[in-house]
Amino acid sequence: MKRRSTKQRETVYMALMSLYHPTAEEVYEKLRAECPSIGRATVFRNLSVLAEEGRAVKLFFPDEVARYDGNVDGHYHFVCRRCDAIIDLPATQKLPLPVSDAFTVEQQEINFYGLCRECHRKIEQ
Amino acid sequence: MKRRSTKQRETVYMALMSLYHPTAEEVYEKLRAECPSIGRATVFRNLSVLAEEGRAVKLFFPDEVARYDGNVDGHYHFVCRRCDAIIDLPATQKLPLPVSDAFTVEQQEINFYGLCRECHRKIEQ
DNA sequence: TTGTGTGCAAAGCATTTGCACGGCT
DNA sequence: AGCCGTGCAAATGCTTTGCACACAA
Repeated sequence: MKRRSTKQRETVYMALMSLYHPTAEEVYEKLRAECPSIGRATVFRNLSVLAEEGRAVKLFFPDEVARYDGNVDGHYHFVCRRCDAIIDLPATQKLPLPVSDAFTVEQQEINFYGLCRECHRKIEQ
Repeated sequence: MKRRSTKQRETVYMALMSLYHPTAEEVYEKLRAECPSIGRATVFRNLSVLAEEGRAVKLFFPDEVARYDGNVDGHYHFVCRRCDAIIDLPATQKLPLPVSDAFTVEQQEINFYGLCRECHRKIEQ
């Protein structure tokens, strides 16, 4: 099955790049402004295609909603356990990929969890 | 709100410890054998409590179902992108926790993605 | 006794799917 | 012309919630 290039897919990509770890719903909301006829399912489908093509990364964090990252360069994420805020961190170090008979590693993901400043302050009180 | 210790909670914990990264549903299925009257919601609620208490870790991977890990010692995970198999890896290295004004880090999580041997073989063909 | 925990069923929500139509190629 | 992509709405499936009753403290 060869893949066609469509206006919708590129529009989804543009919206993704202009947002910070958006959910599919957030991408959809943004697009409705410029392309009111777009369907929610199209956004889900295209984000999925972009991830498959390596143009986006699908993120899974505790807020139970899939998020997408248009920045595919390896970098870390910090996630606040209270408000679910996500902050990009530069990758200061790359771990050696584990080698094993049981699997072949292609990517690594490093996340840090804790409290963002705002939530830290709120909990202190 | 003080928390009570209940038979169900400890039973959920025992089941969690005897399974490998189970979903809430898998814990529930296992429990029905020894405690038929337990409710699905009780399992979800107690897994959530266990995670909150630090007796379990909630995992989020691409198969879109929350999984729980009774092994709370820091270790890495390998996840197969094709069949979603999860394999524990010993933590060979701990990264220095990033320090910033914007947040306080409490935990780190390191995941590797790729293909397990089985899926690697299937894709070759 | 008091209020948290439980069981059940219904509700909630993010995501996927079926289908007919539209539009690349 | 052939067929992939889209839009819409319905379906799916995991998880949460409301409520009355059970039970730990």
